[in-house]
Amino acid sequence: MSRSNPRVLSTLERAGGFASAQEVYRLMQREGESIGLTTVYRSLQSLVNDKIVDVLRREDGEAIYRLCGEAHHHHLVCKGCGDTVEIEGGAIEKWAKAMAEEHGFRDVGHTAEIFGLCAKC
Amino acid sequence: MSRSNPRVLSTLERAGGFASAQEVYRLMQREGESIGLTTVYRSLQSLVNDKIVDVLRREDGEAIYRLCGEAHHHHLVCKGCGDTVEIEGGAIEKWAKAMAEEHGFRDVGHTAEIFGLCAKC
DNA sequence: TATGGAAATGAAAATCATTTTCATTTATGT
DNA sequence: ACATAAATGAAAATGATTTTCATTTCCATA
Repeated sequence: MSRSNPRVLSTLERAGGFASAQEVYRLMQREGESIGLTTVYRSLQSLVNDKIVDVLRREDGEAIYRLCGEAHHHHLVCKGCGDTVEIEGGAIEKWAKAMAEEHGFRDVGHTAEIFGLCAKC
Repeated sequence: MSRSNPRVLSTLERAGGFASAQEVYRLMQREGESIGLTTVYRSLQSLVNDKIVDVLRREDGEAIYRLCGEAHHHHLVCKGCGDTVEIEGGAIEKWAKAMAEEHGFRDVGHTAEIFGLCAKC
């Protein structure tokens, strides 16, 4: 088992607390940090295990890592132009919590994304 | 541009209206149908374009295709054992619709999944 | 009924994210 | 200094998906 390379976490933070493994890697390269892609993946996974970040999926299937504790929000994504609006989801939080309780689940997280065509498209 | 091979749609229906491209392919093979993986992918994409099916992502990033019009439901997934409970999400439907309207989006769909540890794990 | 072009097909190669392997380097305790 | 464990990263393996391209099937029309 390996522990997370601290530079990975710091880069993820600098990236706005939201990025894919490849993006973190590219970012570190651009900034002149010497690190291997493998280490980036391993560190991110380790951060996930430690519940310091969690994982979502882009529409194209790429995994994106998000700092836990970041203001939790959801996305409204345009299928046409890809524009993304951050929206707030109090209703979802309540729903998730209620459903989890009802079925005896604990330690729950959730994802919720809305997609459609924006006004311009 | 290519049109959907009707056997693909019929197989997706038979699969319970919910399967990945690879699964549809394997299923057709098992049933003795002669078809190429490429055609399965193309047909599913074409069905997506025609809004006859839509796409979600498994936790591992694999795309799964769902017949539109299937009773729309959400999932509560255990991170430990993978057990999945189908749950209903009236609250989400309303939320999605409200958010879409507020931002001028039309033709919207959504995904929402809850994940945690089930009582057994 | 031929026939020419468009659409459909599928095998094989290409792509891309992610994981695994494995040899090397770095840390740490004794 | 030594031994052992942990961390690292290059390269290969994996697996889903897409692209390429040559071939086959359809279909409308001469």
